Amino acid sequence: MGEKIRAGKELAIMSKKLATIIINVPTEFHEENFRIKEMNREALKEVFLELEFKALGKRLLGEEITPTTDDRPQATENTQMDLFGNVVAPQKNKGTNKPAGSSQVLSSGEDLGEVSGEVIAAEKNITNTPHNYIVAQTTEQISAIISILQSVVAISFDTETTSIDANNAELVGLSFCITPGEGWYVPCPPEREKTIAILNQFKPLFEKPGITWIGQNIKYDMLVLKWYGIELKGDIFDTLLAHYVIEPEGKRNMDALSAKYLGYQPVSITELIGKKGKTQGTMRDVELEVIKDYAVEDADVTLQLKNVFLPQLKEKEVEKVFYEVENPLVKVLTDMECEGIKIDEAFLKEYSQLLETDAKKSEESVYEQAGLRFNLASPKQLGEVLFEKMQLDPKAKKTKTGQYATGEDVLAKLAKEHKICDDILAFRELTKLKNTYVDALPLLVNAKTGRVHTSYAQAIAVTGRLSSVTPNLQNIPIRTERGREIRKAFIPRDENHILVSADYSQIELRIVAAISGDVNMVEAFRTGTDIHTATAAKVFGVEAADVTKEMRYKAKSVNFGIIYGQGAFGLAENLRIPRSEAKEIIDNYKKQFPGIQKYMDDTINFCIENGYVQTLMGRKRWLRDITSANFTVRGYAERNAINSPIQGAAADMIKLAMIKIHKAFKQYNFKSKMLLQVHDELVFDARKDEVEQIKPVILQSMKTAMVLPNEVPVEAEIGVGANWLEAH
DNA sequence: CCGCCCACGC
DNA sequence: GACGTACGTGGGCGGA
Repeated sequence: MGEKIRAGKELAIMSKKLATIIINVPTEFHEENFRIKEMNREALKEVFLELEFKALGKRLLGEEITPTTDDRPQATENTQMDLFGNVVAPQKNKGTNKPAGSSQVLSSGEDLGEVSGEVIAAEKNITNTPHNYIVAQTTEQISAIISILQSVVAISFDTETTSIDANNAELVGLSFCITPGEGWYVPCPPEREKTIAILNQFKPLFEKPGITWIGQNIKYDMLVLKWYGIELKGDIFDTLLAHYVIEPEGKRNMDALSAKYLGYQPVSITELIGKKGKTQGTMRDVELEVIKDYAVEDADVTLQLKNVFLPQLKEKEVEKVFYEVENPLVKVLTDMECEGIKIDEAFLKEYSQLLETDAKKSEESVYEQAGLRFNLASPKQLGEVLFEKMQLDPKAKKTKTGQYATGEDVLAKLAKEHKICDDILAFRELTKLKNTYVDALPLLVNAKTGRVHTSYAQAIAVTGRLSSVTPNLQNIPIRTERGREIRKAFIPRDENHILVSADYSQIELRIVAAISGDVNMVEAFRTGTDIHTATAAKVFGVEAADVTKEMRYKAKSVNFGIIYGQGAFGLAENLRIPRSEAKEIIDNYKKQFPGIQKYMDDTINFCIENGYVQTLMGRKRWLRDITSANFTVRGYAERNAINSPIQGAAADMIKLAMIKIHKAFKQYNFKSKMLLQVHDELVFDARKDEVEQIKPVILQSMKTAMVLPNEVPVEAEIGVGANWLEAH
């Protein structure tokens, strides 16, 4: 990950979570760097040839990675650790690498230690650890390492680039590692044609089937290569994703993983290019011998991490979700991110002005009613105006920092008596739309493609969902009239294409029905009745035909509350009804759907016994707080225990569908492209002449991706349109 | 620079 | 009486 340099622009827009991935620890350089630097080319070649010989010798001795027909790397890979016995000492894990079932995995405290930085001071680093990192620069040198790499079935691989944004990154170098402690660095010059010439030399290797490419967040490297016309055709093993399924809540940046699992502190990227921020330099300017150590070390660490994670995948019983879901999804996401989606910039520009005008009107109206001007965008100032100067509510609540709470729910309650609140809410909505979407999206249009390329984070959300950044295309407005308009700006690539959107219908509730087996809920889905109406009929004791809008609305709210583990208080707040009425509704619900209550009890008990909950695909979430004596802490864990298998199973299902669709599109040679995933929805840029062919493929793939227990049917709907709003 | 408040999605 | 709905990303403010 270290190669993903922060350029000033990206810095501002990257999420805080991703920012933590770039944390680095200072280190020193070993004198060996300088020894190699002094060497002339001939001497270098000698070293290189010697290494080649050793590697080949190793291969001839049969100690290398064993070829396999299974796409899962074999355990024998782990046996190659000490080819250079004196070179590569066995790794110590400082007791952090414990097997499944140890109480350690249940502890979240260890990770807090890492965040605060006082970690696990890894005692090993490049200065005290023997290594053999070699630069391969000439055509002959590159040929030689390629012939070595051609002979193995697993290669740890990393790219160095000029940007953290793969879609704008220039390749600076490639590193390869097949044995812990040694590897090669291939520098790539700034001239694109020269780099392409180098890549062309590697092309047969990259396209060779049967190789497993090991990488840490290899989607990034695959994307970079894709922009140079190179596609990895073999299998992949992403250590980031391995760790994600082994420990979904853990920190995953390479330095943290290396310290924790290898007891080794990698070379700091800040030593190379400075602290993140405006003054940060680029990898392009780092001296060859320096970048070489950093780069090969990354590939080296990645290889060693793979050797640690491989047995853990088995021990923790997360192989299925890793090999069948996360790992194969990488190529799908790479293609989607590379594709991007076109936006109508002229439309947004015009809409921005309209929003600005309307926001101004609301703002002026607020100042007039308040009798003074202030910064309406400041919740602090607003709270003081509303609750001190204007005295709108003597019982005004404060936030934990002592400010007045001025959130949507607070203002909505006051809006009946105080018109000013409506104006404030309007101002908030309009400025939100303008600042977060309408004005921000055009800034992220890629200069080369004229499209916006979101980046999907595959190892962030603890439940197994994807997240989307720069831009986040998973939270484009739809709820309000003026918000919805923004979806009109997402358009097909040209007049020969049209947008297609397919989404699962009530997928999380279907999963609740399926895994709880509640007969009434299962029955509702089997007969295909509207689930909220069916729920209302049961809860309010009427015939389905007699369910009113009001009843359905309330039932819908209850259904959502069930998924999130909501109580009477929350439901009452949500529906703005007395708590007694909310309690009555929930009691009735539990009576009518006894299987749901049982599911919740069983799930919590399972979690108490095993320390984790899991999805149908075996995706796990460890919740040590489930036995906490603290009511609040335990309650939080219990809600997560109930929600995670539901949200996680839905995430598993759509990921499987994406893999299936991606494969089918390739098989049928469709030119249409999958572009976006929004948790239960997939968006496609469809060639008009393919629309009728792809529709059944998409729907069928989504419906059959994961069979639900208890014969609960899975339904999906599909729409077509000139923009995202029309297609949805 | 970072925590907080707020608001958008599923 | 406290506590109170899962998972995310991101803009602007304001204090350090």
